[in-house]
Amino acid sequence: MPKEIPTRYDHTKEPDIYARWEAGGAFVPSGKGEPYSIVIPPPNVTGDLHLGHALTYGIQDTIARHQRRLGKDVLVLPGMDHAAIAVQALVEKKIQKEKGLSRSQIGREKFLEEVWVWIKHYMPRMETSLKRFGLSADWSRFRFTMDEHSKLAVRTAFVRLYEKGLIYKSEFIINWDPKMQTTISDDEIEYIEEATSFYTFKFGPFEISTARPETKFGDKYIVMHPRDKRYAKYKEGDTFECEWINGKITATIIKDEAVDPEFGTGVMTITPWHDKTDFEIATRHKLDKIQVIDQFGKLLPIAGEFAGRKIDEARKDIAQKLKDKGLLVKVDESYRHRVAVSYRGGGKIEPQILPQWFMKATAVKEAAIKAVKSGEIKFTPKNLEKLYFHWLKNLHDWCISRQLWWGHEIPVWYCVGTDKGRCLPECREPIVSIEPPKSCPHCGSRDLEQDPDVLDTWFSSGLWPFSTLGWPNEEAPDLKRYFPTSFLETAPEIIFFWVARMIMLSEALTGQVPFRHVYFHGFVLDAKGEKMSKSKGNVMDPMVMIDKYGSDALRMSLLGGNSPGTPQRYSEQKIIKYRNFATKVWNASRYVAEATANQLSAVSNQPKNAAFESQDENSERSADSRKPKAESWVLPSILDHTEEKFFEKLAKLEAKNEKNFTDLKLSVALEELYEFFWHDFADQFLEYEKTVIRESDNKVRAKQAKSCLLVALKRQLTILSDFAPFLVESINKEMLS
RNA sequence: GGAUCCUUAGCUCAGCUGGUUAGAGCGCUACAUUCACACUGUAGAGGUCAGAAGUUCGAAUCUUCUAGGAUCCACCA
Repeated sequence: MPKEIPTRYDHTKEPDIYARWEAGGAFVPSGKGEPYSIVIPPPNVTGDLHLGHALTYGIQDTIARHQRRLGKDVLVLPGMDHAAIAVQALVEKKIQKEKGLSRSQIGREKFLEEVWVWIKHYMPRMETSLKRFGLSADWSRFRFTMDEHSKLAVRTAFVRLYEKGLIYKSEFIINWDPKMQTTISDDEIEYIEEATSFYTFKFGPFEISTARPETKFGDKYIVMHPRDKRYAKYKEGDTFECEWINGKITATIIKDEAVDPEFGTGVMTITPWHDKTDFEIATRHKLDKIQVIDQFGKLLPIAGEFAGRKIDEARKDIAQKLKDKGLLVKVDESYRHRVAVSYRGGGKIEPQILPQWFMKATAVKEAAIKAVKSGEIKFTPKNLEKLYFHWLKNLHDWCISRQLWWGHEIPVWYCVGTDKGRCLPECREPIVSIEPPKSCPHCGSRDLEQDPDVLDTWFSSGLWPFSTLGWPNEEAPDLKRYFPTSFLETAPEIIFFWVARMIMLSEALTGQVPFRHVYFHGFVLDAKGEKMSKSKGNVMDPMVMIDKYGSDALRMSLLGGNSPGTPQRYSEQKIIKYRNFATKVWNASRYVAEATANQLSAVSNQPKNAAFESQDENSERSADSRKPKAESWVLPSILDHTEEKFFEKLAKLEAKNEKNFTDLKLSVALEELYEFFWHDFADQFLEYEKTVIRESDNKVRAKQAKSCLLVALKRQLTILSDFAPFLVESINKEMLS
């Protein structure tokens, strides 16, 4: 038996294999057969990729390779996301740390240069990672959500939606982050509990409770539930004189069902400018809205002697003043107040009213519900459909503008008109246009200013499945051939941020669904079942694992235990299991290759040190002589009982595998193959044929056994190539071809 | 408060249009060892499928309830 083939699969050659594939154009769509397209979820350019990325791209690539193997015209389109707020926050942190400068100190233009430095640093690293995951993407079609084409798509989408009346500008209560000086979407907020004093004050004939006396300067409405018997004698609109923080005020009675009669005293005053519920009540009843706190979290002149002070530190003094005036009833010190904070920047949210751009939910949500209800889009697992419907039903308008610098500029201009000084009233209307207007259509002034805000990241992400394929050019060949896309793989946690919005925007702009099938993987937890996060220090770097065990081992370990929608506990042990499997496959192949080579060529007089690991031509040639001859590839027409049984079982495995791919049970498909290869093939069938080969004096019988092994191996490797492409490629190249 | 999901061997998980003795990997025990592979092989121990009730000829699988756990959404003046 020649000793030239090493007993271990050498995974360090995986990058070379990828380079060969790429150079050979293996991932460029063939253009022949039924189209099958996957536009990958673009990873945020926030840094290096994590285990969840390895999982999602592993699943996508396994599916893509399978479809390619079935003869389809497969497109895997790669890309990355500019992640407006996330990247801006990271770059701000970086320049603060490195230069001690804040964003406003450095200025918008310079800041964006810093962002591009960041992007150019991380993008190539991330591309390398995706390649090491084995992602069989066509890199010539690579897209970034901030490239020129994406910008055009975003502007076009904005203008078209505006023209359809689906985008509008309105004063609205928004989540303002005084630290980042920006609005934050509801989805980007998390709540923390804070121990705080909970005060009860006299307010005219009523008692009201609050954790935030500093917001109460403008309160002049007192609200109660319309059916609360205790307050039945008060009528909506009744007014009364009332001593309050800075003197006497006139308060008005309001009745609204938003008040919970069970909570506290059952009455409350409202602060519409700084509280969402209060804003809604005030809007319903057409009440005044008064600003008390400025954008930096400081009190305005309405606060009298407290004006200019930070809200948090003024709170106790304000409470003290109310106490001195005899208005304090009691203080509950055990109260835990829920505080909203931005999970990106970490600032405490202070709601404010600001003009913002919105996208209407109502007009598109019916189409989005129908797309899934009708089965035009399928979800795996199916139960997430319920979640999706539930969310859409309660959907409110989406605030799409952000007071950030990094992101898509809003294609809206305003006439400033200082050059001619003859602006008309109409000049105040926004000019919404795909290309920058040269002059104001009303007064002709060339002095125009673009809206300083940028768009929420998810707006451009929502266009991703079609903007990448050439939209808004309806005639783009990729758009015509590959849209709607076939398959979307993502995490269940972004079903609303992203999946639902892609469906809505796609329906609104293209009139089609963006994809046919959505597969949600389960997210990866650590061995203790906790979420992996940088702050906990329990993250596992996929690149380190690939260096240690190989890309295929990592992929199989991630796919192996992952059921859609169900969280998966993960540890290095699982990678070791599949690394061992790779070694097993390697060695079984090694035996088969050598046995079949020996049968037909009496070579093996090669020098013992023939360096098969080196790439020189000698080793290539001697390797060739060892490879099986063509006739060994055909399954013999005569089989004995054991062989017949084995091939029946193999055929069953192949059928089950195909079914599992159809049902998207990748984990089951892989585990069945693992079982079959290791135990049915290597432990039993291979051992059986080995004995036949050794003990049979009939050359024809031995040859039959060898052919059986070769055919069986080849068929299993074909299935395995979806899951372990590098391993199978190495085996094919070094032993079989 | 609303919703979704989970609970199967020591650990991680399969198994679910209900049907022979409930499976795998890791771990554990004993044995084997030049013959593809110790990142190995052979043999084995280990489970009243969270608990209770119901439907059924038959339930890990379907229904209801109970207990424990996870996640998402809303609200908390």
